[in-house]
Amino acid sequence: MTLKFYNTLSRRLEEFRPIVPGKVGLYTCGPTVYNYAHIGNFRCYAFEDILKRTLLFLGYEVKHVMNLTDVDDKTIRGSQEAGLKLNDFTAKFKQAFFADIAVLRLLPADIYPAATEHIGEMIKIVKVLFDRGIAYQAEDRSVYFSIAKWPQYGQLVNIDREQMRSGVRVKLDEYTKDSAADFALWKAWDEADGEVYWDSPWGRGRPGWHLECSAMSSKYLGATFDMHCGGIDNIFPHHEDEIAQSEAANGCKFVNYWLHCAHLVVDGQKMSKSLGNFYTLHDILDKGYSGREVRWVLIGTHYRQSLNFSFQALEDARASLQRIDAFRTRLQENLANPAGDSGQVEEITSKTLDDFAAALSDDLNISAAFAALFEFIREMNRLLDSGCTGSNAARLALDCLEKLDRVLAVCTPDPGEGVPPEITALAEERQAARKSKDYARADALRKEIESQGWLVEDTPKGPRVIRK
RNA sequence: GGCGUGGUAGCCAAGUGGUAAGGCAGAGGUCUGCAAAACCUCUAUUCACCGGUUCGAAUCCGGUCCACGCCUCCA
Repeated sequence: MTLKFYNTLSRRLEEFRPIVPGKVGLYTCGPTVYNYAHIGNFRCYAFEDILKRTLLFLGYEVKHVMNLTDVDDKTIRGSQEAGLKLNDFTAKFKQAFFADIAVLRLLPADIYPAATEHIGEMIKIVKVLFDRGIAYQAEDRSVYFSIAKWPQYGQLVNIDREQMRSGVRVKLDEYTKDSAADFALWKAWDEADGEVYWDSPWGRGRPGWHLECSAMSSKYLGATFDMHCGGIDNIFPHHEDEIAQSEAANGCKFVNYWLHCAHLVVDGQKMSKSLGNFYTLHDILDKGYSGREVRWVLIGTHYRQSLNFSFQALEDARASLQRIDAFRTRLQENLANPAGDSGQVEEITSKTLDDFAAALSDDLNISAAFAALFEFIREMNRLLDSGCTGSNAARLALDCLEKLDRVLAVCTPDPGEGVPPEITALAEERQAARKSKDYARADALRKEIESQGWLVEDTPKGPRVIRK
Protein backbone atom coordinates (compact mmCIF):
# COMPACT_ATOMS: atom_id res chain seq x y z
CA MET A 1 0.00 0.00 0.00
CA THR A 2 1.44 3.32 -1.03
CA LEU A 3 0.65 6.64 0.52
CA LYS A 4 -0.39 9.19 -2.08
CA PHE A 5 -1.23 12.85 -1.97
CA TYR A 6 -2.33 15.36 -4.54
CA ASN A 7 0.54 17.81 -4.83
CA THR A 8 -0.46 21.30 -5.92
CA LEU A 9 3.06 21.71 -7.30
CA SER A 10 2.55 19.05 -9.95
CA ARG A 11 -1.24 19.10 -10.01
CA ARG A 12 -1.32 15.36 -9.71
CA LEU A 13 -1.35 12.48 -7.28
CA GLU A 14 2.13 11.58 -6.11
CA GLU A 15 3.55 8.89 -3.92
CA PHE A 16 4.66 10.42 -0.64
CA ARG A 17 8.36 10.05 0.09
CA PRO A 18 9.57 11.94 3.13
CA ILE A 19 13.09 13.34 3.19
CA VAL A 20 13.95 11.19 6.19
CA PRO A 21 12.17 7.83 6.01
CA GLY A 22 9.50 7.53 8.67
CA LYS A 23 9.59 11.21 9.59
CA VAL A 24 7.52 14.10 8.32
CA GLY A 25 8.09 17.83 8.66
CA LEU A 26 4.69 19.48 8.39
CA TYR A 27 3.99 23.19 8.23
CA THR A 28 0.44 24.46 8.26
CA CYS A 29 -0.61 28.07 7.86
CA GLY A 30 -2.22 29.15 11.08
CA PRO A 31 -4.61 31.90 12.06
CA THR A 32 -4.19 35.63 11.99
CA VAL A 33 -5.11 36.38 15.56
CA TYR A 34 -7.23 39.49 15.13
CA ASN A 35 -10.60 37.83 15.67
CA TYR A 36 -12.23 34.51 16.49
CA ALA A 37 -11.56 31.97 13.79
CA HIS A 38 -14.61 31.01 11.71
CA ILE A 39 -15.74 27.57 10.63
CA GLY A 40 -14.14 28.06 7.23
CA ASN A 41 -10.79 28.39 8.94
CA PHE A 42 -11.54 25.31 10.97
CA ARG A 43 -12.43 23.30 7.90
CA CYS A 44 -8.87 23.76 6.82
CA TYR A 45 -7.40 22.99 10.23
CA ALA A 46 -9.63 19.92 10.43
CA PHE A 47 -8.27 18.70 7.10
CA GLU A 48 -4.75 19.21 8.39
CA ASP A 49 -5.69 17.31 11.53
CA ILE A 50 -6.89 14.34 9.47
CA LEU A 51 -3.68 14.52 7.48
CA LYS A 52 -1.51 14.57 10.58
CA ARG A 53 -3.49 11.85 12.33
CA THR A 54 -3.30 9.70 9.20
CA LEU A 55 0.47 10.07 9.12
CA LEU A 56 0.64 9.12 12.80
CA PHE A 57 -1.75 6.22 12.23
CA LEU A 58 0.49 4.93 9.47
CA GLY A 59 3.46 5.05 11.80
CA TYR A 60 5.17 8.27 10.80
CA GLU A 61 6.77 10.56 13.29
CA VAL A 62 5.41 14.04 12.61
CA LYS A 63 6.92 17.37 13.50
CA HIS A 64 4.11 19.85 13.09
CA VAL A 65 4.63 23.61 13.03
CA MET A 66 1.74 26.06 12.82
CA ASN A 67 2.38 29.77 12.72
CA LEU A 68 0.41 32.46 14.48
CA THR A 69 0.27 35.68 12.51
CA ASP A 70 0.23 38.29 15.22
CA VAL A 71 1.29 41.35 13.28
CA ASP A 72 -0.32 42.62 10.08
CA ASP A 73 -2.76 45.32 9.02
CA LYS A 74 -5.71 43.66 10.70
CA THR A 75 -4.07 42.95 14.05
CA ILE A 76 -2.67 46.48 14.19
CA ARG A 77 -6.01 48.04 13.34
CA GLY A 78 -7.80 45.78 15.78
CA SER A 79 -5.48 46.57 18.65
CA GLN A 80 -5.82 50.28 18.02
CA GLU A 81 -9.59 50.06 17.98
CA ALA A 82 -9.51 48.06 21.20
CA GLY A 83 -7.06 50.51 22.77
CA LEU A 84 -4.69 47.67 23.60
CA LYS A 85 -1.06 46.98 22.94
CA LEU A 86 -0.64 44.67 19.98
CA ASN A 87 0.52 41.72 22.08
CA ASP A 88 -2.28 42.09 24.62
CA PHE A 89 -4.80 42.25 21.80
CA THR A 90 -3.52 39.18 19.99
CA ALA A 91 -3.01 37.17 23.19
CA LYS A 92 -6.76 36.99 23.67
CA PHE A 93 -7.32 35.52 20.22
CA LYS A 94 -4.42 33.13 20.52
CA GLN A 95 -6.05 31.71 23.63
CA ALA A 96 -9.45 31.55 21.97
CA PHE A 97 -7.88 29.65 19.10
CA PHE A 98 -6.34 27.05 21.38
CA ALA A 99 -9.63 26.60 23.19
CA ASP A 100 -11.47 26.15 19.88
CA ILE A 101 -9.11 23.55 18.48
CA ALA A 102 -9.49 21.54 21.67
CA VAL A 103 -13.28 21.57 21.24
CA LEU A 104 -12.84 20.27 17.69
CA ARG A 105 -10.37 17.63 18.86
CA LEU A 106 -7.60 18.95 16.66
CA LEU A 107 -4.22 17.70 17.80
CA PRO A 108 -2.05 20.62 18.84
CA ALA A 109 1.02 21.39 16.76
CA ASP A 110 4.43 20.78 18.27
CA ILE A 111 5.43 24.39 17.81
CA TYR A 112 3.34 27.54 17.42
CA PRO A 113 5.83 30.19 16.38
CA ALA A 114 4.52 33.76 16.45
CA ALA A 115 5.60 36.22 13.82
CA THR A 116 6.54 38.90 16.35
CA GLU A 117 9.03 36.54 17.97
CA HIS A 118 10.91 35.86 14.74
CA ILE A 119 11.63 39.32 13.39
CA GLY A 120 15.38 38.68 13.51
CA GLU A 121 15.11 35.56 11.36
CA MET A 122 13.00 37.44 8.85
CA ILE A 123 15.45 40.32 8.60
CA LYS A 124 18.19 37.79 7.90
CA ILE A 125 16.32 36.47 4.88
CA VAL A 126 15.77 39.95 3.52
CA LYS A 127 19.49 40.68 3.93
CA VAL A 128 20.38 37.63 1.88
CA LEU A 129 17.90 38.56 -0.82
CA PHE A 130 19.26 42.08 -0.79
CA ASP A 131 22.83 40.84 -1.15
CA ARG A 132 21.80 38.70 -4.06
CA GLY A 133 20.22 41.64 -5.79
CA ILE A 134 16.76 40.16 -5.67
CA ALA A 135 15.37 42.54 -3.08
CA TYR A 136 15.33 46.30 -3.45
CA GLN A 137 14.19 49.24 -1.41
CA ALA A 138 11.64 51.44 -3.14
CA GLU A 139 10.90 55.13 -2.72
CA ASP A 140 8.36 54.36 -0.03
CA ARG A 141 11.25 52.88 2.02
CA SER A 142 9.66 49.42 1.88
CA VAL A 143 11.68 46.48 0.65
CA TYR A 144 10.28 44.39 -2.19
CA PHE A 145 11.06 41.11 -3.88
CA SER A 146 11.80 41.63 -7.55
CA ILE A 147 10.02 39.03 -9.59
CA ALA A 148 11.96 40.11 -12.67
CA LYS A 149 15.11 38.80 -10.97
CA TRP A 150 13.55 35.45 -10.21
CA PRO A 151 12.41 33.73 -13.40
CA GLN A 152 11.25 30.63 -11.56
CA TYR A 153 8.36 32.64 -10.13
CA GLY A 154 5.03 30.93 -10.77
CA GLN A 155 5.53 27.31 -9.73
CA LEU A 156 2.20 26.87 -8.06
CA VAL A 157 0.04 28.85 -10.45
CA ASN A 158 0.20 29.90 -14.05
CA ILE A 159 0.01 33.61 -13.65
CA ASP A 160 -0.05 35.42 -16.93
CA ARG A 161 0.41 38.95 -15.77
CA GLU A 162 -0.55 40.34 -19.16
CA GLN A 163 -3.96 38.78 -18.73
CA MET A 164 -4.59 39.91 -15.20
CA ARG A 165 -7.60 42.10 -14.97
CA SER A 166 -6.16 45.53 -14.99
CA GLY A 167 -7.60 48.49 -13.18
CA VAL A 168 -9.86 46.52 -10.85
CA ARG A 169 -7.58 46.09 -7.93
CA VAL A 170 -4.17 46.73 -9.38
CA LYS A 171 -3.61 50.41 -9.58
CA LEU A 172 -0.13 50.87 -10.85
CA ASP A 173 -0.10 54.56 -9.99
CA GLU A 174 -0.30 53.77 -6.33
CA TYR A 175 2.84 51.72 -6.36
CA THR A 176 6.40 52.77 -6.10
CA LYS A 177 7.45 49.21 -6.81
CA ASP A 178 9.38 48.34 -9.94
CA SER A 179 6.61 46.01 -10.97
CA ALA A 180 3.07 45.67 -9.67
CA ALA A 181 3.65 41.97 -9.11
CA ASP A 182 6.56 42.51 -6.75
CA PHE A 183 5.62 41.81 -3.18
CA ALA A 184 6.67 43.36 0.12
CA LEU A 185 9.34 41.71 2.22
CA TRP A 186 9.60 44.56 4.68
CA LYS A 187 6.99 47.25 5.06
CA ALA A 188 8.21 50.68 6.06
CA TRP A 189 6.58 52.19 9.11
CA ASP A 190 3.89 54.79 8.64
CA GLU A 191 1.70 56.67 11.06
CA ALA A 192 -1.13 54.20 10.83
CA ASP A 193 1.16 51.60 12.42
CA GLY A 194 1.37 53.62 15.64
CA GLU A 195 3.89 52.13 18.02
CA VAL A 196 4.18 48.86 16.12
CA TYR A 197 7.57 48.70 14.43
CA TRP A 198 10.96 47.06 14.54
CA ASP A 199 14.31 48.49 13.56
CA SER A 200 15.99 47.04 10.52
CA PRO A 201 18.85 47.91 8.15
CA TRP A 202 16.18 49.57 5.96
CA GLY A 203 14.66 51.60 8.73
CA ARG A 204 11.68 51.13 11.01
CA GLY A 205 9.02 48.80 9.79
CA ARG A 206 7.45 45.39 10.01
CA PRO A 207 7.71 42.20 8.03
CA GLY A 208 5.58 41.40 5.00
CA TRP A 209 3.09 38.63 5.54
CA HIS A 210 4.71 35.92 3.42
CA LEU A 211 8.06 36.34 5.09
CA GLU A 212 7.09 34.91 8.44
CA CYS A 213 6.21 31.52 6.99
CA SER A 214 9.49 31.32 5.11
CA ALA A 215 11.49 32.25 8.19
CA MET A 216 9.68 30.12 10.73
CA SER A 217 9.23 27.01 8.60
CA SER A 218 12.92 26.81 7.72
CA LYS A 219 13.95 27.57 11.29
CA TYR A 220 12.01 24.65 12.72
CA LEU A 221 11.84 22.23 9.80
CA GLY A 222 14.91 23.00 7.71
CA ALA A 223 15.47 24.84 4.43
CA THR A 224 13.79 21.98 2.59
CA PHE A 225 10.94 20.13 4.28
CA ASP A 226 8.20 17.67 3.45
CA MET A 227 4.77 19.21 3.55
CA HIS A 228 3.12 22.59 3.61
CA CYS A 229 -0.64 23.03 3.82
CA GLY A 230 -3.20 25.78 3.73
CA GLY A 231 -6.42 26.92 2.14
CA ILE A 232 -6.72 26.97 -1.61
CA ASP A 233 -6.83 30.76 -1.57
CA ASN A 234 -3.33 30.79 -0.17
CA ILE A 235 -1.86 29.24 -3.30
CA PHE A 236 -1.56 32.64 -4.80
CA PRO A 237 0.01 34.88 -3.78
CA HIS A 238 0.97 33.67 -0.31
CA HIS A 239 2.54 30.30 -1.04
CA GLU A 240 3.89 31.34 -4.41
CA ASP A 241 5.71 34.18 -2.70
CA GLU A 242 6.98 31.95 0.08
CA ILE A 243 8.52 29.65 -2.48
CA ALA A 244 10.18 32.55 -4.28
CA GLN A 245 11.66 34.05 -1.10
CA SER A 246 12.77 30.80 0.41
CA GLU A 247 14.31 29.29 -2.69
CA ALA A 248 15.99 32.54 -3.67
CA ALA A 249 17.43 32.93 -0.18
CA ASN A 250 18.35 29.32 0.56
CA GLY A 251 19.30 28.13 -2.89
CA CYS A 252 17.41 24.89 -2.50
CA LYS A 253 13.94 23.50 -2.93
CA PHE A 254 11.54 24.82 -0.30
CA VAL A 255 8.76 22.24 0.05
CA ASN A 256 8.27 18.83 -1.55
CA TYR A 257 4.50 18.45 -1.14
CA TRP A 258 1.95 21.24 -1.15
CA LEU A 259 -1.54 20.27 -0.04
CA HIS A 260 -4.41 22.74 -0.21
CA CYS A 261 -7.95 22.35 0.95
CA ALA A 262 -10.99 23.75 -0.80
CA HIS A 263 -13.28 26.28 0.80
CA LEU A 264 -16.25 25.82 2.99
CA VAL A 265 -19.40 27.43 1.70
CA VAL A 266 -22.66 27.91 3.58
CA ASP A 267 -25.81 26.86 1.75
CA GLY A 268 -23.86 27.04 -1.49
CA GLN A 269 -22.57 30.54 -1.02
CA LYS A 270 -19.27 31.91 0.13
CA MET A 271 -19.41 32.71 3.80
CA SER A 272 -19.42 36.42 4.36
CA LYS A 273 -20.61 38.78 7.00
CA SER A 274 -22.76 40.72 4.56
CA LEU A 275 -24.74 37.61 3.59
CA GLY A 276 -25.38 36.85 7.24
CA ASN A 277 -24.01 33.34 6.87
CA PHE A 278 -20.77 33.92 8.74
CA TYR A 279 -20.20 31.63 11.69
CA THR A 280 -17.50 31.31 14.29
CA LEU A 281 -17.26 28.02 16.11
CA HIS A 282 -19.01 29.54 19.11
CA ASP A 283 -21.94 30.70 17.02
CA ILE A 284 -22.54 27.03 16.25
CA LEU A 285 -21.90 25.73 19.76
CA ASP A 286 -24.31 28.35 21.11
CA LYS A 287 -27.04 26.80 18.99
CA GLY A 288 -26.62 23.60 20.93
CA TYR A 289 -24.35 21.57 18.67
CA SER A 290 -21.34 19.81 20.11
CA GLY A 291 -17.75 20.16 18.99
CA ARG A 292 -17.84 16.56 17.92
CA GLU A 293 -20.83 17.18 15.65
CA VAL A 294 -19.08 20.14 14.08
CA ARG A 295 -15.96 18.05 13.61
CA TRP A 296 -18.03 15.34 11.94
CA VAL A 297 -19.34 17.81 9.39
CA LEU A 298 -15.95 19.44 8.82
CA ILE A 299 -14.10 16.19 8.12
CA GLY A 300 -16.89 14.47 6.21
CA THR A 301 -16.13 15.93 2.79
CA HIS A 302 -12.92 15.22 0.94
CA TYR A 303 -10.53 18.10 1.50
CA ARG A 304 -10.21 19.07 -2.16
CA GLN A 305 -13.98 19.31 -2.56
CA SER A 306 -15.76 22.41 -1.42
CA LEU A 307 -17.73 21.66 1.70
CA ASN A 308 -21.31 22.83 1.87
CA PHE A 309 -21.99 23.61 5.50
CA SER A 310 -25.57 23.63 6.71
CA PHE A 311 -27.47 23.08 9.91
CA GLN A 312 -29.16 20.14 8.25
CA ALA A 313 -25.73 18.56 7.97
CA LEU A 314 -25.24 19.03 11.71
CA GLU A 315 -28.58 17.35 12.38
CA ASP A 316 -27.55 14.40 10.21
CA ALA A 317 -24.26 14.28 12.07
CA ARG A 318 -26.10 13.73 15.32
CA ALA A 319 -27.93 10.72 13.88
CA SER A 320 -24.75 9.14 12.52
CA LEU A 321 -22.87 9.67 15.75
CA GLN A 322 -25.67 8.06 17.70
CA ARG A 323 -25.21 4.91 15.68
CA ILE A 324 -21.54 4.85 16.61
CA ASP A 325 -22.28 5.59 20.26
CA ALA A 326 -24.88 2.84 20.45
CA PHE A 327 -22.39 0.41 19.01
CA ARG A 328 -19.65 1.41 21.43
CA THR A 329 -22.02 1.22 24.40
CA ARG A 330 -23.08 -2.23 23.33
CA LEU A 331 -19.48 -3.44 23.20
CA GLN A 332 -18.66 -1.92 26.55
CA GLU A 333 -21.61 -3.68 28.14
CA ASN A 334 -20.22 -6.95 26.87
CA LEU A 335 -16.85 -6.44 28.49
CA ALA A 336 -18.26 -7.86 31.72
CA ASN A 337 -19.31 -11.11 30.03
CA PRO A 338 -17.33 -14.37 30.06
CA ALA A 339 -14.48 -14.50 27.54
CA GLY A 340 -16.24 -16.45 24.79
CA ASP A 341 -15.12 -17.12 21.24
CA SER A 342 -13.74 -14.29 19.11
CA GLY A 343 -12.50 -16.04 15.99
CA GLN A 344 -14.49 -14.10 13.40
CA VAL A 345 -13.90 -10.79 15.11
CA GLU A 346 -10.21 -10.89 14.36
CA GLU A 347 -10.97 -11.32 10.69
CA ILE A 348 -13.39 -8.44 10.68
CA THR A 349 -11.15 -6.03 12.57
CA SER A 350 -8.13 -6.78 10.48
CA LYS A 351 -10.06 -6.25 7.25
CA THR A 352 -11.52 -3.05 8.66
CA LEU A 353 -8.12 -1.67 9.58
CA ASP A 354 -6.70 -2.59 6.18
CA ASP A 355 -9.56 -0.95 4.30
CA PHE A 356 -9.38 2.08 6.53
CA ALA A 357 -5.64 2.55 6.03
CA ALA A 358 -5.94 2.00 2.29
CA ALA A 359 -8.69 4.62 2.04
CA LEU A 360 -6.74 7.27 3.90
CA SER A 361 -3.55 6.42 2.02
CA ASP A 362 -5.34 7.33 -1.17
CA ASP A 363 -5.10 11.10 -0.77
CA LEU A 364 -7.16 10.98 2.42
CA ASN A 365 -10.28 9.38 1.00
CA ILE A 366 -12.35 10.06 4.08
CA SER A 367 -15.60 8.78 2.60
CA ALA A 368 -14.08 5.37 1.97
CA ALA A 369 -12.62 5.46 5.46
CA PHE A 370 -16.05 6.09 6.93
CA ALA A 371 -17.46 3.31 4.78
CA ALA A 372 -14.92 0.97 6.42
CA LEU A 373 -16.08 2.14 9.84
CA PHE A 374 -19.76 1.63 9.09
CA GLU A 375 -19.22 -1.75 7.50
CA PHE A 376 -17.31 -2.73 10.60
CA ILE A 377 -20.19 -1.62 12.79
CA ARG A 378 -22.73 -3.50 10.73
CA GLU A 379 -20.74 -6.73 10.65
CA MET A 380 -20.02 -6.59 14.35
CA ASN A 381 -23.64 -5.85 15.19
CA ARG A 382 -24.64 -8.84 13.13
CA LEU A 383 -22.24 -11.01 15.12
CA LEU A 384 -23.49 -9.59 18.39
CA ASP A 385 -27.08 -10.24 17.35
CA SER A 386 -26.18 -13.82 16.60
CA GLY A 387 -24.87 -14.31 20.11
CA CYS A 388 -21.18 -13.47 19.89
CA THR A 389 -21.27 -11.58 23.15
CA GLY A 390 -18.04 -12.66 24.82
CA SER A 391 -15.71 -10.14 26.43
CA ASN A 392 -12.86 -11.15 24.13
CA ALA A 393 -14.83 -10.19 21.06
CA ALA A 394 -15.88 -6.94 22.67
CA ARG A 395 -12.31 -6.14 23.66
CA LEU A 396 -11.02 -6.75 20.12
CA ALA A 397 -13.78 -4.69 18.55
CA LEU A 398 -13.30 -1.84 20.99
CA ASP A 399 -9.56 -1.83 20.24
CA CYS A 400 -10.33 -1.60 16.56
CA LEU A 401 -12.77 1.25 17.13
CA GLU A 402 -10.18 3.03 19.21
CA LYS A 403 -7.62 2.70 16.41
CA LEU A 404 -10.00 4.13 13.83
CA ASP A 405 -10.78 6.92 16.21
CA ARG A 406 -7.15 7.92 16.44
CA VAL A 407 -7.72 9.41 13.01
CA LEU A 408 -11.42 10.25 13.07
CA ALA A 409 -11.67 11.43 16.69
CA VAL A 410 -15.44 11.36 16.70
CA CYS A 411 -16.26 8.03 18.32
CA THR A 412 -16.41 9.16 21.93
CA PRO A 413 -18.90 11.67 23.31
CA ASP A 414 -17.90 15.08 24.53
CA PRO A 415 -17.65 15.50 28.27
CA GLY A 416 -20.95 16.77 29.58
CA GLU A 417 -22.87 14.48 27.28
CA GLY A 418 -23.40 12.12 30.24
CA VAL A 419 -26.82 11.33 31.65
CA PRO A 420 -27.91 13.77 34.39
CA PRO A 421 -29.00 12.17 37.72
CA GLU A 422 -32.60 13.40 37.52
CA ILE A 423 -33.01 11.61 34.20
CA THR A 424 -31.51 8.45 35.64
CA ALA A 425 -33.99 8.68 38.51
CA LEU A 426 -36.92 8.96 36.11
CA ALA A 427 -35.62 6.00 34.15
CA GLU A 428 -35.41 3.92 37.31
CA GLU A 429 -38.93 4.90 38.26
CA ARG A 430 -40.11 3.84 34.82
CA GLN A 431 -38.36 0.51 35.12
CA ALA A 432 -40.11 -0.12 38.45
CA ALA A 433 -43.44 0.63 36.77
CA ARG A 434 -42.60 -1.82 33.99
CA LYS A 435 -41.74 -4.53 36.47
CA SER A 436 -45.14 -4.15 38.04
CA LYS A 437 -46.65 -4.16 34.53
CA ASP A 438 -47.94 -0.63 34.88
CA TYR A 439 -47.19 0.12 31.24
CA ALA A 440 -49.33 3.25 31.09
CA ARG A 441 -47.19 4.84 33.78
CA ALA A 442 -44.00 3.51 32.22
CA ASP A 443 -44.88 5.07 28.87
CA ALA A 444 -45.80 8.36 30.50
CA LEU A 445 -42.43 8.44 32.22
CA ARG A 446 -40.67 7.68 28.98
CA LYS A 447 -42.45 10.63 27.39
CA GLU A 448 -41.42 12.80 30.28
CA ILE A 449 -37.80 11.73 29.85
CA GLU A 450 -38.03 12.29 26.12
CA SER A 451 -39.32 15.79 26.60
CA GLN A 452 -36.12 16.54 28.46
CA GLY A 453 -34.00 15.39 25.55
CA TRP A 454 -33.25 11.75 26.43
CA LEU A 455 -34.37 8.38 25.12
CA VAL A 456 -34.87 5.17 27.05
CA GLU A 457 -34.19 1.90 25.30
CA ASP A 458 -35.05 -1.43 26.85
CA THR A 459 -32.37 -4.03 26.27
CA PRO A 460 -32.10 -7.62 27.48
CA LYS A 461 -29.84 -6.26 30.21
CA GLY A 462 -32.23 -3.56 31.30
CA PRO A 463 -32.96 0.00 30.26
CA ARG A 464 -30.35 2.22 28.67
CA VAL A 465 -30.61 6.00 28.52
CA ILE A 466 -29.17 7.86 25.57
CA ARG A 467 -29.25 11.39 24.31
CA LYS A 468 -32.07 12.17 21.93
C1' G B 1 -10.62 38.44 -19.92
C1' G B 2 -6.91 34.63 -17.73
C1' C B 3 -6.22 30.37 -14.51
C1' G B 4 -8.55 26.42 -11.76
C1' U B 5 -12.45 23.28 -9.52
C1' G B 6 -17.00 20.82 -9.68
C1' G B 7 -22.19 19.03 -11.49
C1' U B 8 -23.66 11.11 -9.09
C1' A B 9 -30.61 9.01 -5.61
C1' G B 10 -35.05 13.28 -1.29
C1' C B 11 -30.27 15.14 1.22
C1' C B 12 -24.77 14.37 2.15
C1' A B 13 -21.02 11.72 -0.48
C1' A B 14 -17.25 7.74 -2.77
C1' G B 15 -16.11 5.68 -7.34
C1' U B 16 -11.66 8.26 -12.87
C1' G B 17 -12.39 2.39 -18.54
C1' G B 18 -15.47 -3.33 -16.84
C1' U B 19 -20.99 -2.75 -15.67
C1' A B 20 -23.19 2.65 -9.30
C1' A B 21 -19.41 2.26 -1.79
C1' G B 22 -21.05 4.45 2.71
C1' G B 23 -24.17 7.82 5.85
C1' C B 24 -28.90 10.42 6.75
C1' A B 25 -34.03 10.28 5.48
C1' G B 26 -38.07 6.72 3.64
C1' A B 27 -40.92 1.65 3.03
C1' G B 28 -41.62 -3.51 4.62
C1' G B 29 -40.01 -7.51 7.96
C1' U B 30 -37.60 -9.97 12.58
C1' C B 31 -37.24 -8.70 17.73
C1' U B 32 -40.20 -6.03 21.75
C1' G B 33 -45.61 -5.23 26.82
C1' C B 34 -45.37 -1.08 23.25
C1' A B 35 -41.25 1.30 21.51
C1' A B 36 -36.16 2.26 20.60
C1' A B 37 -31.67 0.08 19.16
C1' A B 38 -29.83 -3.83 16.15
C1' C B 39 -30.31 -7.04 11.98
C1' C B 40 -32.62 -8.49 7.04
C1' U B 41 -34.99 -6.72 2.43
C1' C B 42 -36.22 -2.65 -0.72
C1' U B 43 -35.24 2.58 -2.43
C1' A B 44 -30.24 5.79 -9.12
C1' U B 45 -31.31 0.50 -15.76
C1' U B 46 -28.37 5.38 -14.20
C1' C B 47 -24.02 9.46 -13.01
C1' A B 48 -26.02 18.07 -15.94
C1' C B 49 -26.85 17.91 -21.49
C1' C B 50 -25.24 16.63 -26.73
C1' G B 51 -21.88 14.19 -29.82
C1' G B 52 -17.37 11.01 -30.35
C1' U B 53 -13.54 7.02 -29.10
C1' U B 54 -14.08 1.83 -27.27
C1' C B 55 -16.17 -4.93 -27.14
C1' G B 56 -17.38 -1.84 -22.95
C1' A B 57 -17.64 5.21 -20.27
C1' A B 58 -20.19 8.17 -14.48
C1' U B 59 -15.07 7.47 -15.68
C1' C B 60 -11.32 9.18 -21.92
C1' C B 61 -12.00 13.19 -26.05
C1' G B 62 -14.86 17.50 -28.21
C1' G B 63 -18.84 20.85 -27.50
C1' U B 64 -22.99 23.11 -24.58
C1' C B 65 -25.35 24.64 -20.06
C1' C B 66 -24.96 25.55 -14.79
C1' A B 67 -22.39 26.49 -10.06
C1' C B 68 -18.08 27.91 -7.43
C1' G B 69 -12.93 29.64 -6.36
C1' C B 70 -8.36 32.56 -7.43
C1' C B 71 -6.28 36.80 -10.33
C1' U B 72 -1.70 41.21 -4.50
C1' C B 73 -1.94 40.04 1.91
C1' C B 74 -9.12 35.94 2.35
C1' A B 75 -8.32 29.10 5.38
